[in-house]
Formats: sequence, structure tokens, C-alpha cells
Amino acid sequence: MYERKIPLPLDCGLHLTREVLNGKWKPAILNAISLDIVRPSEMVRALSDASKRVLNTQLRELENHGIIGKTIYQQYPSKVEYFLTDLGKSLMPVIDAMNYWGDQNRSILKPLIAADTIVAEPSGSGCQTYQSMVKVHNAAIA
Amino acid sequence: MYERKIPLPLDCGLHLTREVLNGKWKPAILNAISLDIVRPSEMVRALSDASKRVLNTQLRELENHGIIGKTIYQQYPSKVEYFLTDLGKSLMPVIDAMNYWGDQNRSILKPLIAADTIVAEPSGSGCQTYQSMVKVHNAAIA
DNA sequence: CCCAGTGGGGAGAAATTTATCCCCCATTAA
DNA sequence: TTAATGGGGGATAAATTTCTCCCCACTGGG
Repeated sequence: MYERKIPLPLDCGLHLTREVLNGKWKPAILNAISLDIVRPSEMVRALSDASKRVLNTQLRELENHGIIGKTIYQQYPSKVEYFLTDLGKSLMPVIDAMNYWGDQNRSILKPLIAADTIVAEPSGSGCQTYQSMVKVHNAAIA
Repeated sequence: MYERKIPLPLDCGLHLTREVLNGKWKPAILNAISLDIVRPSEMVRALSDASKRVLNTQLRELENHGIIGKTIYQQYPSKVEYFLTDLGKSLMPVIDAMNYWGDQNRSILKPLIAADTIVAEPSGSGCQTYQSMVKVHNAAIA
């Protein structure tokens, strides 16, 4: 575990939430779990731009923060399934709102972000797969 | 402007939103603006743990991303006011939801985060001021 | 024995974000 | 002229996060 040298601001809800969601793949992981992509190997496939290592690390942090839990099946082939805790479920509306807002404003945001940042179009893998699943999800909700 | 070497994943709403909100003080800045803390010097006072420099930088990024705008008053003493664009306003429900969720679960989250991270209690300044203002805000909404 | 699939994680480098220091410009008052 | 206020930003160091490479254990099939 990395030893932080600068204390985190945790006295307002905003910072607490920011800390819980702080990680390049954490929102995507939570979304994936809510879409029933619950096994590590499935996530590695779905979030193909993230390495196995990073996913493991962020999964562990989410677990430590009480957002997700894991079920370990003692069997062959070894099998693990993550799930949202009640706390995690209560966070999903936030994730969904982020997802929705980003989707709704994609056409405005992408060029602005691209202009402000050097962005190379993802090399084909990206999260297209993930994206299509999101749509299924939204459709299911609606 | 920093030249990114690894392309950002921007093809799903979640990542777009994450990128827009990516910055230690961005959510706090947006919340501050919605609380009518709109002048740079006011923000420096309210978010006392953030340096003037970082605030300026994140303000500029939010501006570049179309979330906020600024009005410059040509007068003495020189005066600048930031405001939420329509896009920014549409993002506020997400910020408010993050704020609310964190507030509601503070008692659960703080110990878990603290156990997972070396956290020194803020030295007195912190965002207490900011926090109390948030409460006023919530009260005003309710 | 070696390979494949499933779940994990150490070590160190590289990338990115924050923090620190210190200076700039403009205007006005003393 | 010299402060003082208000808004900005360069340069560089330090902190933090992410990436890459590689290894561990288990079990079943060539």
C-alpha cells in the first residue's frame, strides 16, 4: 500500500466521493459490475484498455472502501465474482448520472477535450465493447 | 499545456465525465461557483487547502472544457467572476449527487478510507468553511 | 513436461498531477 | 516612488497514479 504523504481532504461529501471514485477505471468497473460483468477475466476482456494489474488494484481499493465485495468459489477452474454492496448500490445513481451526462454531451465534449489535450484515437480496442453494453443497460433501464 | 503520451479513453460517457471532473479541486470549484463563490480570491479563501496556482489551473481546464466561463470587469480593483455555462449547469446534478452521497455515508466511508490510506487530519484549515456553506446550500434546496 | 485458463501481486519505470516558489502586469492610494 | 490589491502563470520538485514485465499457485489436456 502506498504511503500517502499529503493528507486527503475528507471533510466534505464531495471529497469523500471523489476519493472513492478516484481511479481511471473505477467508474467503469462499477458500471461493468452493474451490467453483470462480475468476473475478473470478463472485466479484463470488457475493459480491454486496462491492464489486469490495474483492474486488480482498483478492485481491491473499491473493496476496501466498502463499495464492492467478492465471492470466491473454491472449485476448478477457480472462480471469483464481484458484487456491489448496499453502499455500492447506493452509489450507482451517481455513476449512471455521470454516464448519461457524458453520453448526452459527447459531441460537445470530445472536441473540447481533444483541443485541450493530446488525444490519440484509441487503437481499435478501446471500450467500444463496453460502450455497446452500456447502451443495452440504458435500454434495459428505460 | 502538458502533452499527454497515453491517449485518453473518451468513447463512453463515463470516461468523458471522469475526464471533465478529473482534478482534485474541480468538483469543489463547481460546487463553490454554484454557491456563489465566484471570484478567484473568494475561492482561494474558501478552498483554503488548495493553492492559488492549482485553482487557476483547474479553473482554466474547466473553462476550456466548456463547463464554466468568466466575466472580466475592467475596473479597479480588477475583478473577475466565473459562472457556470449551460453545460456546467447541466452537470451540477451530478456534483450535488456526489456531495449528497458522500455526506450521507461519511461515517462509513471515513474510517474505511483512513484504514486504506495514510490520512492525517487536516491541520485546522481544511474545507470546514466550505462544508458549512454546503449545508446552507442543501438547506436552501430542501 | 509444457501449455492454457483463472486469480493475484511485486518491483521499478514512466506518466501525470500537485505543490512550491517566485515573478509579472495593471491600477490606485499614500 | 512604494506599497497594496486582484488576477495570472513559468519552472521545477515532489507526490501519486498507471503501465510493463514477470512470477506464483492451481488443475486438466496434450
